[in-house]
Amino acid sequence: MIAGSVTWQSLRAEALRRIRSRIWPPGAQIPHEADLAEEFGCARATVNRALRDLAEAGYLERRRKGGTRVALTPVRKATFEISIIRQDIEGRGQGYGYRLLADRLAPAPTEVRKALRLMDGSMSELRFVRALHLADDRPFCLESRWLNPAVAGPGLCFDAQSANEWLVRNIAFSGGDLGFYARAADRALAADLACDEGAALFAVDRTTFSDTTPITAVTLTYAPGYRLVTEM
Amino acid sequence: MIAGSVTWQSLRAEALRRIRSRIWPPGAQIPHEADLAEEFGCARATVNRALRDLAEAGYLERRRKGGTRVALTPVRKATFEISIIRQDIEGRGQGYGYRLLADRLAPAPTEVRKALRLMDGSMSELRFVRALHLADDRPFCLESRWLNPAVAGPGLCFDAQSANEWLVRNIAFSGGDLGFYARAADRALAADLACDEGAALFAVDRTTFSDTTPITAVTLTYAPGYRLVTEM
DNA sequence: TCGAAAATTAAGTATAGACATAATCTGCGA
DNA sequence: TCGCAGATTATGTCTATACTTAATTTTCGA
Repeated sequence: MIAGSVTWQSLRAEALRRIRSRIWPPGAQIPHEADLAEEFGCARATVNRALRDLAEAGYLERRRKGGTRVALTPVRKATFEISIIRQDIEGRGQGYGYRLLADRLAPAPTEVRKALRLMDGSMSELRFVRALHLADDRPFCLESRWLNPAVAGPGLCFDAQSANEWLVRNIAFSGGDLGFYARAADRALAADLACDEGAALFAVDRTTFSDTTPITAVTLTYAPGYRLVTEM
Repeated sequence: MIAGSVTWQSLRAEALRRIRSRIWPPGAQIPHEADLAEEFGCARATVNRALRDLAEAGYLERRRKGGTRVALTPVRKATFEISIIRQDIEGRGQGYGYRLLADRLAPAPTEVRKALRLMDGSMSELRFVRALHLADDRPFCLESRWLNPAVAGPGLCFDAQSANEWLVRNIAFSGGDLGFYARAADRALAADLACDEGAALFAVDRTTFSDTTPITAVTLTYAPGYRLVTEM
């Protein structure tokens, strides 16, 4: 039961309590919105708001006509933010530095073309940009990027502003893929990131699209010791 | 303008179009809910639903009385699911195997106690579990875990079912911290994961709580080649 | 001029009622 | 028995209205 006035948050909390305490066990059907509204003495819309929120969070599964049931395996979702690297560094209280290492048109490797869904042979060459982000003058992250030249034409210069920052600020992207992995530093990476050859490095591959237009495929390789952290 | 009946999704789409096309530029204040409701010929609640959704997605910032403004740096959020490792492996179409390597009470290292907020000296010993998850009989992931013995007492046996699976299925956790990083395989890791010493390994640290009760702190270290993938 | 109190404002939430939509279930006919 | 049409049902959504809450702005007194 809920004391006092019923808000959708209090109703959500009570529903979560019933799920956790197994009053509503995994897989079980829970009462209809109308019944719950009556039980708690509130409008159905309020119940709907609470249950919808729990469904979004993965605790419940809802289907029209089928009713609402407790998720069998509560899939916990972790979210983290894709920010501008400069802000990431400055947020740690460190000084930001940036160095452009390469910027040229070149034929992209097959796996990059595949990730960007450019297998039809269009756009034979992509713009390749390599840049280093520094924190307190020490290498922090190496950005290795393939760009759709139709989106970031040759008039655009990445000498002062990184492609990362320009893209986040100016291109509306609608979706993409993300991959996290560990890689060993080869000779070139070790030189750029000022670490030992063979060092274990954290890396992120990211492909972005705006609608169906391929925008960019980037690999961010971080200097040793980097941790990507988030809360659940 | 929106053709036909106005749903909160169509309104959301139109608002997003205005943000992307810079009709509503970054940082700018957008019209009030009441004004938009009038413009689109719908109820304010419908506008609220659409704008609230865009705010949750990071496109807008809303404050009571302050109104709604377009986010200066659209923070993109990626979400991924925390699943049972067995399901992860089976989802790849591989056969799942499991081997318990260690299970004992032991004093936990300081950093583990700190992560679990056990710095007051209570619970001098925690339950330590080490287990290997195999995919098609090859090492896939090493689970190295500290457990609150009050939650997973000695009566509970992890010979057949991994602590990972038992916890996901039986413990309601409310929150925790997550960290991703790369680490080099030391001699012990190399032996367990059947890889070369010094290999770059992807690892995840996870701390979980139920309310304020510490549940577990785990490190999952994956065999070489593992990629954590998700979509945006 | 300064600062606190009061007024104002825009989002947040609750409600009753209505209709839409997708599943599911029922019953009929072949 | 099978399959499809139609009835049923639970969630999804929209509306109009009212009230709440947080924050800003204005006002007014010291």
